[in-house]
Amino acid sequence: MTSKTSKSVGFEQHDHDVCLEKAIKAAEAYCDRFKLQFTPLRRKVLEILLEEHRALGAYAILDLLRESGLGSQPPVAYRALSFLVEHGFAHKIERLNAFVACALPDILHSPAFMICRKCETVVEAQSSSSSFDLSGTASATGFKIEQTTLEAKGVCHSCAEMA
Amino acid sequence: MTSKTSKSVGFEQHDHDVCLEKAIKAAEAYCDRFKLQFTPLRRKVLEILLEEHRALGAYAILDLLRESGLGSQPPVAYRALSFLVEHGFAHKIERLNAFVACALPDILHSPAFMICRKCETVVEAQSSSSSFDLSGTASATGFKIEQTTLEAKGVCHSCAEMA
DNA sequence: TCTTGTAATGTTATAATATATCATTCATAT
DNA sequence: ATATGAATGATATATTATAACATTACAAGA
Repeated sequence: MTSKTSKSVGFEQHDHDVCLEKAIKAAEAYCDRFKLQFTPLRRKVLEILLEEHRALGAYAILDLLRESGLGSQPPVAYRALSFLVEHGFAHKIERLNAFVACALPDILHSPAFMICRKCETVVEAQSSSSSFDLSGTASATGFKIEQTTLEAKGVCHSCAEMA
Repeated sequence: MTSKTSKSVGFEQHDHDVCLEKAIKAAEAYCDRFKLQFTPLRRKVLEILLEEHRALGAYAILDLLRESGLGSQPPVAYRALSFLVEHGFAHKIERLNAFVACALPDILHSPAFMICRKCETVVEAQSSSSSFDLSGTASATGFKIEQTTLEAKGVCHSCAEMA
């Protein structure tokens, strides 16, 4: 590894600068393509989320926004977050009432998460929507799934080892 | 059908009195077996949840509790709910910050839900925990899943037909 | 029976999360 | 340049949830 900064994500180290920059570039390109406004505020919120690889509450994000002089009232954070979530740059973790940057920005996916209750790390996993066929109940009853939430709480490998 | 009252659950009619009574009896028996206190308050909250086959917020439940003269402050409702959730008599729907009675009280299960965004009906489906193997990510990384949240938002058959 | 420990409930206050509303600014396209 | 809609600023408030401490109920042992 030749990174300046490296953080553990899940259990692996990675070049965080590269990871952050790549995600920002991807978002930029996507917004360009679909004529969305990737404003300084929205960019900053995404950067904040990318900086940590864990879920941040809206008010924690708001505090960080304040520090950088970009907005200070709840709606500012919530609007930016809902933009990011709507376009797949971030996800909401319902169990935590918190938000994470998308870890799979290139791939069309329904997100799925593993949340370590010890270190609070949130790891995004790929999930096919078919993995959520609910034992056939959905198709059997004619329910039309539009969006799924899959969140697993547990203990990650490194936390398990410590104990 | 020979029921006095019948409500639609998902898309099917069912004998609601029987269903309610059966669930209460099951909870009673379970509490008996494990020396848990199925107090009037807890019973009432479970009855409230069983009465509706949809998710109720804690404050909606609290209003109904108040009407029946059993407690009137938030902690009262939240405590009863956390007891019911802890022992599997009810579940929390994270996406809605709301609670539903368990529809599969006899079966050990990780709950999964289909939530109609039009009629707000919540249908519980059986889900094997293996359906949440997250494309192998969990096992690959050594993450130990303890609890899963599976919630699908969409449109139920009857609401889809109306449109 | 007493008393003592524990669980449940009552009560007050407040924390944490989220949105409605209206004013203002900014970007863009004609 | 100017009209239009999108984004942000700002104030207020709604909604969801818990902390902390007091009181009551109840079962088990002295």
